[in-house]
Amino acid sequence: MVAALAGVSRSTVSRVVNSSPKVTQDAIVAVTRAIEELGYVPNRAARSLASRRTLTIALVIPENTARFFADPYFSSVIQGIATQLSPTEYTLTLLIASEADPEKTRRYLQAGNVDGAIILSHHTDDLSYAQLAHTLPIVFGGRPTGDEAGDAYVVDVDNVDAARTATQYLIDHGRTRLATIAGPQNMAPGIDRLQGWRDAARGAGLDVGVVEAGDFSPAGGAEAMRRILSRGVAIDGLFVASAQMASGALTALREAGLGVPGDVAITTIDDDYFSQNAMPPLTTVEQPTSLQGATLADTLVRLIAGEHVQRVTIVPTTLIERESV
Amino acid sequence: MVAALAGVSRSTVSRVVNSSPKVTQDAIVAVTRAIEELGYVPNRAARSLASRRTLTIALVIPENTARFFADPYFSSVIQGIATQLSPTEYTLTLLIASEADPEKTRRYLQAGNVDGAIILSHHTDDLSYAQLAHTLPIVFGGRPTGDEAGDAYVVDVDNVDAARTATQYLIDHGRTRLATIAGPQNMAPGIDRLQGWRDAARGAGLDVGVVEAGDFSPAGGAEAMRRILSRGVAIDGLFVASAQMASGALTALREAGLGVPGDVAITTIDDDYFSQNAMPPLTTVEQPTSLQGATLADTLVRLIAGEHVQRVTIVPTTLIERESV
DNA sequence: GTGAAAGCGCTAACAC
DNA sequence: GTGTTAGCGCTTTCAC
Repeated sequence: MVAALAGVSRSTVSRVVNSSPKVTQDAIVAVTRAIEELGYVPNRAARSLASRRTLTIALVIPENTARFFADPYFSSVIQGIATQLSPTEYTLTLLIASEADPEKTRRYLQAGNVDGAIILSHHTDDLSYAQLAHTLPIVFGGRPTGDEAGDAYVVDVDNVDAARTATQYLIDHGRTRLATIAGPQNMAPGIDRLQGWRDAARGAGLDVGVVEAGDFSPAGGAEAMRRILSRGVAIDGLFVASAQMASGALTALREAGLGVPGDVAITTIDDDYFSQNAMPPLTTVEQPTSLQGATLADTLVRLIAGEHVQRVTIVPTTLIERESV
Repeated sequence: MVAALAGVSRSTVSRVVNSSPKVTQDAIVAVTRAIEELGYVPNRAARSLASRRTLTIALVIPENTARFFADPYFSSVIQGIATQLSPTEYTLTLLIASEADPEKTRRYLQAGNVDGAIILSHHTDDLSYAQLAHTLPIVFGGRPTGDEAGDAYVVDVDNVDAARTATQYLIDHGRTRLATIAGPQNMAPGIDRLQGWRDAARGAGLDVGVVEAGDFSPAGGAEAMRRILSRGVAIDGLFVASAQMASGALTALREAGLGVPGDVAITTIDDDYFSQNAMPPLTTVEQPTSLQGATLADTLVRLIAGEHVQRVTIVPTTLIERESV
């Protein structure tokens, strides 16, 4: 094998491969060349078995979340993770956590199949994974709701702030009769964005009574919009907790013969196809999804390496002005 | 360990775990109970090393394709794959194939890190993986273009037929001055869908001269539409090679003051958010993306198991009539 | 700094 | 049908 060609022992080859500091330059060169020549690639399983590391990171997506898979948000976060991991020696394993048998996923993670996990969470019950964090390095994408979440590693956007910014933008542009289409109130982003809307509206002394929740989907947004309209309360400003819902809301407004931004100004969150290609294009608060993915991966890799990393990383959001206000 | 508790040898435990046929019912029961009691989970790396199987399947996404990640198509296919694999013992590993260093991915696959691979392809150069197929079980999602593709395992939709169906629908509804917004002509779906449009139009004795290509994105669709309009040729029927491009085309038509379907009838491909929520909702040919993913996974698993599977599987498409014709 | 030897936890012949 | 015996291909003490 390589050792023979390089004229050293297998141990030395191993040292070179793992870039141990205690190897002569000569040995490094010889081994490197031998590796090159033989096209040698170390066997993962053997390394894993001997070193008791798997060099594998799990990306856990709760099944209910997987249904939201069409959400560009996930695709983009995943892309960020995969890209960040690509130059490292870690491999990404996709795990769709079955709701029917949550233990299966937990066992898999517990069993030492991976060195760490990224949990892309959306729902309250993702908390169940928080306990795992005592056994295994885990980083959450999006704050998990619940009590034990306090000491979890999290990469998130400041949803309260994002919503506040979007709402304030409406207020700053003279809108005074506000409404919001909130997200599901059992998901952190849903809760936080409603909070942000309330903060801004209250801060301006406005009524915060006109609230309807949707499920983050276009259809849910349309339905919520119709419920708001059927209240018979005239509104002139609307904050929608996601661009997908906003696109549905636009449909409902159009049905009702209301113009945007003429009759109702709209701001939302997410800079995706939905906000970019809506009619009119939507003023929105962008969350850097791909960066969030990269940060998740980076945080986890450092965590596994035993480095000290901060528990909560907030990636910055940006207001993008378009034509819906 | 388990063997002791069950009162058998480690071999027997192994046999039970791998559901070998040559074990007594008694032994199975005893071992199963012992496993349960001890919460034993076999170590993947060790199994892998000893059995020379990795129980891992790679999902390879070319980097240029990854940019299209926001495309609901991919999310949905991936979901289908992951869901299909979930109850099996296989694990899915996500590989973003770097364009800068394509060898890296190839080496990874060659090195025996996986038992097989699914290549989600979009581009001509994915062909480079076709050679790998001699070494490793590989299934392509979407026909890879190129010469060597002949003997590859492929799960695809019949894009020619889908386009033909969509175009014929326009013709059957009395449209005679047709145009098409084609996809990129270096991708199989782009090529095939243009072919299908030509087939149908020629079959009806219509002109096939009005063709503009886009990049499958809404923006690309809008630009292509504007180019068509600027030709000054009056059209009354348009087939767009993807719903995303169609949504862009709608924007351009609206700008030009043309009504759909009044002035121009439109059909497209993909039953996704874009076709469902366009104004008006688009008549489209649906490709069963999630099923395609599941079929990809199933095909690969069988291939790895040494079963005989057909080289090309075509998943069925369905015409969905909506309001754009 | 380097080699020798001892496993990592499992599967797979091989005898029984 | 079951136990025994060898490894799978690496990393890692431990001497040197």
